[in-house]
Amino acid sequence: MNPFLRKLALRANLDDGDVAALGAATSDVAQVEAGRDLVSEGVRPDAAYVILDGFACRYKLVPDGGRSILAYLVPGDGCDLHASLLNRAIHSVATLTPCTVASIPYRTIKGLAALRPNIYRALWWSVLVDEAVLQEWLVGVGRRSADKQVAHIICELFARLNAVGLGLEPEYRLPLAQSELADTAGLSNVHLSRVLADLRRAGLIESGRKSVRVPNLARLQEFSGFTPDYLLLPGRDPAVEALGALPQMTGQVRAASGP
Amino acid sequence: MNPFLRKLALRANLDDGDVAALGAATSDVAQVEAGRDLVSEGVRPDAAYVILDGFACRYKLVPDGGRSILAYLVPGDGCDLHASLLNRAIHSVATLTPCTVASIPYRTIKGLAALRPNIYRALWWSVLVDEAVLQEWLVGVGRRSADKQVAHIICELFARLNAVGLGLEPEYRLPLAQSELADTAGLSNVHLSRVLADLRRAGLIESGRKSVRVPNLARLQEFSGFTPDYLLLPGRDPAVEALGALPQMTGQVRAASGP
DNA sequence: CGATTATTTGACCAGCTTCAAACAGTGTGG
DNA sequence: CCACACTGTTTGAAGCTGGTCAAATAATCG
Repeated sequence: MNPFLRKLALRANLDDGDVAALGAATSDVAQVEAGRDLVSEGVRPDAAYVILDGFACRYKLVPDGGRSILAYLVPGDGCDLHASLLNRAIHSVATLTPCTVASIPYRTIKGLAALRPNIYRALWWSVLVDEAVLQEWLVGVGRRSADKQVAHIICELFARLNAVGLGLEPEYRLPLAQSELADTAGLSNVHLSRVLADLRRAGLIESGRKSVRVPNLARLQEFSGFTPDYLLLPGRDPAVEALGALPQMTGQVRAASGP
Repeated sequence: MNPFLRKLALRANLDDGDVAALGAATSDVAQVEAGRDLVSEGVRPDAAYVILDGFACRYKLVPDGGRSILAYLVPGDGCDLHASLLNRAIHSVATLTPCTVASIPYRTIKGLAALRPNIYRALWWSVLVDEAVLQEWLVGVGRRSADKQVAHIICELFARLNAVGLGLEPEYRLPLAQSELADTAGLSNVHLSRVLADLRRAGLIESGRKSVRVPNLARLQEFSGFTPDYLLLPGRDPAVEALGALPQMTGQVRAASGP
């Protein structure tokens, strides 16, 4: 069971047919080296991608040459499965580490969406989560101090990794470079280095070249004020309705896909 | 034809039945005074709302008492039509001016979505636009100077108003207070006042109490580097696929609603 | 008119950026 | 295996941007 399946299973009950269909859809797998664009802003991608292993990010370049990271993609995350509507990517996606990537032709997504209401629901759910994460980042950049914001981002990544059963063992490490965190938090590399030094001094993290380790996640969460509510994770999260009540906007699709 | 219809018509071809159904759905109209919450974070709303006249915003309160504005809602915009999945609002929505608001019970939305594929598609499209706008704001807060960022936000609002045929006549005025722009841009009220003074001195805007006027939109766009690409407006925007190609993820829904 | 809300202005300071240089790992070719 | 280049991180110094505090001004409302 790959991380993509595990992620979708958080949002909807997948039956054997769903699992088989998703397994087939993600069977076209490739290794991609670190630092490669999977999708380039302005270009029409020919397929959607799902990260099965490694880290990637969505980003935009700004006129002065800077980069703004809009989201991290961890194993299980897809890039723009829903954006098949668009003619042209409105942001780029790049690998941050070597990645195992499955590519899924748009027509396969279309087929899954039409025939597999559970999958369909889970995909749209993940769009809502993406939006909630963006909102939280916007709050962070605007209103949190640099150290708390960086800590918050790190906590969020661990919460998301945890949700797909990754990232916690053996040593709570993220393979992120400082320049990546800087482009996420809207800080300069130099200042981000100082912020990490402060967090290190406070014993909240350990960091090295392209690596951030969290010896005590609970302490970092407390420091940053992180709560996982907005990630809409099931079970632990009171915002999420019981799964049985989900089909609201898709009732007719379910009926249509019946025998 | 109300602004909600006009907005949805940007995304999909609405037939007579669609228009009639939307008209009926938005017939429960109320006047709401300025500064009232339509939706409160943490509370389950009992209906979705559509702004027919006036300005509103989505916001979150942060622990230190500050407010972070996450989106502006202009006539035609709905608040969280898609969020009927959630048990509990993850942000609040408040009116900024007196508003005319239609409330739509969730089951009506469900019905429209199931029976009216054109409407369904248009609603999801607007979710993608919301996400694109959030991304652009995140870039702005992180990487744009205060004056350009504020100018960019103003340009965006005019572009969105323009798309539903509003806001340009008679005098290119927005009813925004400085504290609202400050909470959007992540700036203090004091500094925002100085930023507006700079823009005023440069002849790019005129501003008064709860009012920002733009005498020459093209100049402000040039100053801020604004391009409307990310708003995914049809026609003028090469990112948007021909409407006929839209049904991708909803093909089965269309079939289900047929005769 | 007085009370309230919105905006402006000034003074001072903190946080962050920029520039510049040093430093430390990592990989590469001789 | 070492020398060299390269990338990523650290550190210092100087300066700008924007925050905070405080008070003045202006518009709106009752």
